[in-house]
This record gives sequence, C-alpha cells and structure tokens, in this order.
Amino acid sequence: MSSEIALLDELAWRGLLFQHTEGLAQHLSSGSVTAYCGFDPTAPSLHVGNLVPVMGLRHLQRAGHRPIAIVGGATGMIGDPSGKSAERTLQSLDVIAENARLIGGQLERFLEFDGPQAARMFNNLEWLGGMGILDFLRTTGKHFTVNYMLAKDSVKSRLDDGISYTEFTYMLLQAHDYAELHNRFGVTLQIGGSDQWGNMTAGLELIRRTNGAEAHVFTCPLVTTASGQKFGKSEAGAVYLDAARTSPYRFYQFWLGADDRDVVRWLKLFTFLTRDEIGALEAATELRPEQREAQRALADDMTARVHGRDVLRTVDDISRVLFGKGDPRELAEETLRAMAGEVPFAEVDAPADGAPIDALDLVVSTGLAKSRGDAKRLVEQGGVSVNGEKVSMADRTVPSERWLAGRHLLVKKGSRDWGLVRVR
RNA sequence: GGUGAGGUACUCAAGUGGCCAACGAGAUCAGACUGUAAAUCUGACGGCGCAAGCCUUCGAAGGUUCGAAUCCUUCCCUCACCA
Repeated sequence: MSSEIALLDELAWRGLLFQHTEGLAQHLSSGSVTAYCGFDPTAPSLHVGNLVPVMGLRHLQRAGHRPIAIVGGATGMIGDPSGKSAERTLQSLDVIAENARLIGGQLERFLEFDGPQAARMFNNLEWLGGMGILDFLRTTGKHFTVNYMLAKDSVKSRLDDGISYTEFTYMLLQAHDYAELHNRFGVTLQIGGSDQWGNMTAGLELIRRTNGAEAHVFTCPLVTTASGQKFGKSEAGAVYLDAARTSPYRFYQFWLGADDRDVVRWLKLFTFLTRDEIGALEAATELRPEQREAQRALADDMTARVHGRDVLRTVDDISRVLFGKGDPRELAEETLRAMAGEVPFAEVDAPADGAPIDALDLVVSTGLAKSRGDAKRLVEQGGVSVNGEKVSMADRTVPSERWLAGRHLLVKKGSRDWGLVRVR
C-alpha cells in the first residue's frame, strides 16, 4: 500500500502527473494493474515529446504493474482533433502502415517485454480494422450522446471553424480501444498527454456503461521550455528518436543544450536517475553552471538509452573535439571519418589544377547555407570558420596545404553548427 | 439572404498611383558578451548573384495607366452586425 502511494508521489515529483482520476492511488495499491497508452502513427518516428507517456508506462512497470503499448494503426487513419486547431488531411494507408511498423519498433526498446511484468504491444487495427460501422454504432456509438461529445474541449474549440464527422468520432474510437483492452486484458488504467483527457474519460464512460466497472486514467503534462519555445524542436525541426531523422550527434546536442532552468525538470521527466542523483546535479548546476554537469548527465543518459552506449561514446567524443580547444589540424583521420556520419557531410571534387577551395562552396555543400548568397551573408557577418580559422569575403579560399587529414575540411557556422567536407 | 469591414512576406501589422522587395514588431539567423547558457546590445532577414543586376511576391483572374500592393471589373475566402 505505502509503496503504491510512493509510486504516485514519485510520478508527481518527476512531473509526470498532471491529472488523474479519483481513487487512483487506492486502485494501484490493490495489486498489479495493467495500464496502456496509445501512439498514433502520424509520423515515421517518435519524437522526444512522445517519451513522456512512455516514461509513465515504464515507471509503472518498474513498480510492478503491466504496461501495454498500443500502436494506433486504426485511430491514425482517422486523426485526433485534440489540441489541433484545424482539420488535418488524411494520410495514405501505406504511409500509416509503414509509420505504425516503425513506431512499433521504437516502442519495443523502451519497455521490458520479459519477466513477470512483461509489456505487450498491439495495433488497434487488430480489432477496429475489421469492425463494420453498423456494429460500431450499435455497440459503442449508442453509449454516447452527441451532447456529451460536443462538450469535450477538442470538439467545442472547433465548432466555429468546423470539424469533420470523421474527427468528431475519434474520441469514440479511443474509448472503444480502452473498453476493448479492458475486456481482453483487464486494463484498468490509461496514460496519455494532458490533451488526451477528454478522449480518455470517454473510455471510462464506456467501460462504466458496458461493464459497470471502475477504471482510471492519468495524464502527463505538456512539456514546456523556460524560454517559451516548443519543447522538442531544434532549428532543424522536431527531435526524433530515429537516427536517420535526427542524427545521434544532434540528439545529444539537443539535450546538452538544455537551459539551466529546464535541465533538472527534464532529468526528472526523462531519466531514471534517483532523487539523490538529480539533487546532486541540481546543486552542481547551482554552484558551477558553466560545467553543465546536469546537461551532460541528461545528454549521456538519453543518448545511451535511445542510441546505445557505443553511439554515445562516438558523439561524446565528437562533441568534445568540436567544442574543445584542440587544434583541428591535429585531428586523426579516423575521428574525421566518424564525424562524417554525425554532422552534415558532403564530398566535393577537388578543383582543377590545384586551385584552392572556396569557403562559400563548403558552406553551401554541407547545407549550412542554402545558396552562395546566403553563405556570403554568413561570411560577411563573421559567422563562418574553416579548420578553426575565421573566414572573410576577402580571404576565404583554402589551399590544399591546409586540408586536414584525409583531405577533410571542418566548417563551422555560428557558435555550434558544424559541417564536414571531404575532397575527392 | 442583407449590410459593413477585410484578405500584404514565417507570424502580427503599416502602406491607398511612382521615392515599395514594401514602415514597424515578433520569430529566425549571425556578431559582441558568455558557460556550446540566459538576459542584453548590434547586424542580417523574398529568391538567385562576390557585384551590376535579374527573377518572384501584396487573396485569384482580367483591365485602366508610361507606371499599380495602391484605381476598375469579376470571382474566391474571412470577420462583424442584421436575419
């Protein structure tokens, strides 16, 4: 009993608990609970924000409960209006199926699928896919009044601009999922983002009406940043877990760059570090912020968990090289080769008859600037250096004597964007 | 359906015949400062170009004019009030 209250305390302390149904603590103390969380395949990869409810599931699992992850192959075909100000265009079935496959693969890595609390994963297409609309309307639809549905924020906020019948129905599908999982596996708890509250409680309503059973939900807060930016966005866009979309180096840098005001909160949310460990890091941030110990711990932990220890070692090495004070001319060819896979990389042909290379071309070919005019602007503002030396419009060519080991050129844009070029 | 207001670049928002690639603010990018911070200050900010310049933008399509974001016509959409 006390350990279950401790679990809720723990979740609250970590900032994972936003809202929950009454009696949840008691319910958790009644034994091993089966909890689920759904993820719609709207993108080919989860992003860092999706990790919040995943952490919720994992904490429950560690506390002796059983998690179920649902890939929303069916719900993803419909589109959740929650938190959306406008109707979205439907994605093709092929894309959804492929996304579902990819996201399923990612989820597998964050839960424990063995042991007494083994996690399970399903695609809701399994039960929704073959269901006819008449069947659905008679079983699930009949339990909801339109009045009830109109009162939900996700719908209410769209009444002026319009909401399709399709999206309007989304909450019923999610409710159906919960009821289905309740019947099949005795699921009595659903986790989701705070914007999911309406859909989740619709599920409670359905379970109550069809089974007269008690079930619970809890929501996680929307993660925010101290500077008011959207969490999980870097200049390159969303930070994905898929290494092909967000390179491990960028991923590492995203966490390393956490604002002092955010870093402790994020350690609590996204890592399993203990209270003592986080407390120590908090103190360290307070005392010697310039050491960035908390950011380092966060970046290390996240990168190791998402991409593995070996990758962490690589990106950590690269980060140290790029941001250390070392002379780029001393870099080993091997290091440069490893870097090629992590920072924007390009191969260019050597200029004819040994002419020097124009730095503008380096900036453009690595994608750090989108055109020569753009690159020129950067150079004029002093924002570009090559092999550690600042470049100007007047002096911007790099003769072959200054190429690094293995004919490389290390380009830096601004204070933290890097690119690497290899001359063929 | 009626009446009134309006649709300007990533966002908000000036501009009512040439001085408009279009005031200003935010966002973004860069510089200084710094801790690969925050805050602050400075600069850039339609596209292409080393530049001259060229190209594309002011809801859409036509028209008037030497010349239009600005005037006219038609169409589309949004908002407010009326019904």
